[in-house]
Amino acid sequence: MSRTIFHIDVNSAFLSWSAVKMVMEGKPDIRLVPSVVSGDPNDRRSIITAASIPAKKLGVKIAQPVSMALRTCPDLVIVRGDWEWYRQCSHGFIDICRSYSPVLQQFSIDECFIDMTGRCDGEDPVTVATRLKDEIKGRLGFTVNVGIGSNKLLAKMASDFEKPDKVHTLWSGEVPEKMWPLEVRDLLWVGKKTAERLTAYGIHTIGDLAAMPPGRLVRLVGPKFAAQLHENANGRDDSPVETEIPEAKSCSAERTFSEDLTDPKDIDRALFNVACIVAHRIRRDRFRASTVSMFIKYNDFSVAQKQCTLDQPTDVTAIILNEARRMLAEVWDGASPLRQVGLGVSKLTHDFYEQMSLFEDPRMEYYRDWDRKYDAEHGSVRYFRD
DNA sequence: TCTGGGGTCCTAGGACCC
DNA sequence: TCTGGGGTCCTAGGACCC
Repeated sequence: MSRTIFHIDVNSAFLSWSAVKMVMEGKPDIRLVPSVVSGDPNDRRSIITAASIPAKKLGVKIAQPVSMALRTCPDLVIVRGDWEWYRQCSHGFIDICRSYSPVLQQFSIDECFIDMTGRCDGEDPVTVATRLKDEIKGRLGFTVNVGIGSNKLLAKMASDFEKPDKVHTLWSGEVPEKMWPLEVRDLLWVGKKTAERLTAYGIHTIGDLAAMPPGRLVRLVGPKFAAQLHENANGRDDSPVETEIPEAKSCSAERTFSEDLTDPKDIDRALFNVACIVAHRIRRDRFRASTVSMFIKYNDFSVAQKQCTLDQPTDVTAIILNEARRMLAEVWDGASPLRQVGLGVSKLTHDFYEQMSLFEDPRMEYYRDWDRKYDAEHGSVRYFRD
């Protein structure tokens, strides 16, 4: 049974969305000039989050340090991200997509798949996709690319063809002509490391990969990934458009310092801050966690991490923080400069069955009270997957 | 130039149990 | 005394995505 899947991808999402707001305020359209969205441009560790097409043409790259981008492009217009506005733009765009098909899977804040099988009413899917793209542009003021394919993989690959404001198809029959000539790095799930490994083995294009017997790939990338790469390079993907939003499996927060830190007091303060954030988020989402992990990044970018399993799931900041402190003491020598500290929780459950222990820490009531006050002060910050 | 923040999944090795 | 497998859980590390 052949399917018709659309993948809708907002062009330079954060930059476009900031541009829409600025245009509404009577400011110039930053999409037309070299511009970027980034963190604090005065922080030397800020990186580029989104770039306009003119900026990209000058060599500005996503995830590049701002200082580096300024060197290649001194007139770069830099704007700060506005997350609340981005959330509104995302909702607006998802709602329009959903009106074309309720079988919608949000892939990220600025991307979704819709299953259009049997929903084009005899029209050419390209006509329908063009109408969808133009409706988003007309009503919301920003452009999208729509990729059309026989499955999610092909639709996603198609939306990445020429940008912006375009509709492309990549049907199964078009794979040899449109996908096989592309570099292997362009295939979804082939990142930098895998691409290096494959090219070292003489596999340069997606076509090369498609022709490679999967057995020969196992040694390079392991059995599971080998099978998947072989299927994907041949344009096959039977994964459905998932309408259910999956439950979170982990929650983490990390802080990169503007200067590397060595003072244990500073590190502990950072650990305290991320513990408060993580614990607050899981309480907000009614989770408890059974595993706590702590990670640090040294100034040479090497990382160390440690995790532990708790006797009982918890959402108490003090318990999470104490485990993290204990693990920090085990991995950090207390003197090496650190660039980042992070904390995560996983093995999340909604299990609120209270295991009453005769040995419950008498300080627990105090901890819970502290958390309630923290939550009241910090409100319920909503995030994108809400 | 000097590299953010937040996720998911997979693999490998060791412990432990039957 | 020495020998086997299989299954599950845990930890560490690495890859990918936006």
